[in-house]
Amino acid sequence: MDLNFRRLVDTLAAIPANRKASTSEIRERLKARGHEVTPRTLQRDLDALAKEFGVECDDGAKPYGWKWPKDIPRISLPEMDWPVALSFHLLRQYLADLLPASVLEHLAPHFSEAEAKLRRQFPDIPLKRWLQKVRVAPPGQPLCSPRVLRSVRDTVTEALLSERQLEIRYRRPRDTEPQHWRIHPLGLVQRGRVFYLAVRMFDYEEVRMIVMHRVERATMLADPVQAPEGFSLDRWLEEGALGFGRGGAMRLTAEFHEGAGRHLLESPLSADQEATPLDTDAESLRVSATVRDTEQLRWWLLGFGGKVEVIGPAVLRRDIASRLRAGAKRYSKRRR
DNA sequence: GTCCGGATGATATCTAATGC
DNA sequence: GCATTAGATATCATCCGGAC
Repeated sequence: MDLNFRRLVDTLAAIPANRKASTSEIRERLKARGHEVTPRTLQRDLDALAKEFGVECDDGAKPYGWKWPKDIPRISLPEMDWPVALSFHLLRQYLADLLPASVLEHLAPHFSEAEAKLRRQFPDIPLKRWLQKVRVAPPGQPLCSPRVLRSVRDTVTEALLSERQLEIRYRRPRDTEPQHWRIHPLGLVQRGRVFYLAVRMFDYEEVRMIVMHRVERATMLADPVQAPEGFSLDRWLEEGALGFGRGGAMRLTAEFHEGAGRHLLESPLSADQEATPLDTDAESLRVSATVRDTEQLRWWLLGFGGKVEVIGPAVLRRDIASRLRAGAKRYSKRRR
């Protein structure tokens, strides 16, 4: 390969995408790649490349700063292929909210390149039609996403990434005045449309959960996060954190009627689930499984209305029965 | 072999930042 | 405010490869 051509390609690669680099810095980078050029030659190369590829030069101050424009599609050699373009598209569509702002900024040229690739007219690429064939549907009633301030999301994700404490202004639904807390962010969890943050408040040991959209302002502090000894986000969730934390394991026994429990034969409640058809009715099923005693479990059971009867434990049976009676009582009142 | 055009390096000069 | 320094730019000579 022509050495000059090789040098020009390496010069393009040496220009950063997300910050400015001086001529001497680019020259050092080229030296590391085996190209010894004089400053003058590099200046000429950069001028030529800027005209051809739109590389930006900040000549407002010296040394001049060279960088790729923010919105220019990234040039990949070899060109980004279809599976990679599709993966970047899906990553942006479904996981962008879980990534720190700095990572998203870094990935922006890849996203642009992927979108440009997918926009191009190649009707015979079956993989391109994949986008019309896959969707992620919410399991329950679709709800609108609560608004999380962009500045809050960026600060929180950056603090999680760099493991630094945060000072936040937090407004609970019943509060008239916002709370001011210093928190140790430990993990970010998306459940449905809502983002939850696992945190230690001030210097308390207990890990609590706060809701991102109730954070009105977040400031990153210099102090490092101090996680509780041996904290694991996975274990914390397994212990029932997102089920709003009542916690302990129990043996649930319930009868599902009118086919309501049929899906449990394919998606069991637990590995030790037992399901037996009832003699009285072919559409009814008695299910027994070890589950966590959480508010989430109660919501799920109540969602079946009268199609489920909790047999045990007795305390859960009483609780569900009481809630259903209260609901029925409301319905029995005549509305004007 | 000669000519031509493009690339390169050396050098001078200009400009802006910095230190005293 | 002046001297110094670093970096950008202009100019010119040289080199090299391709065309004839």
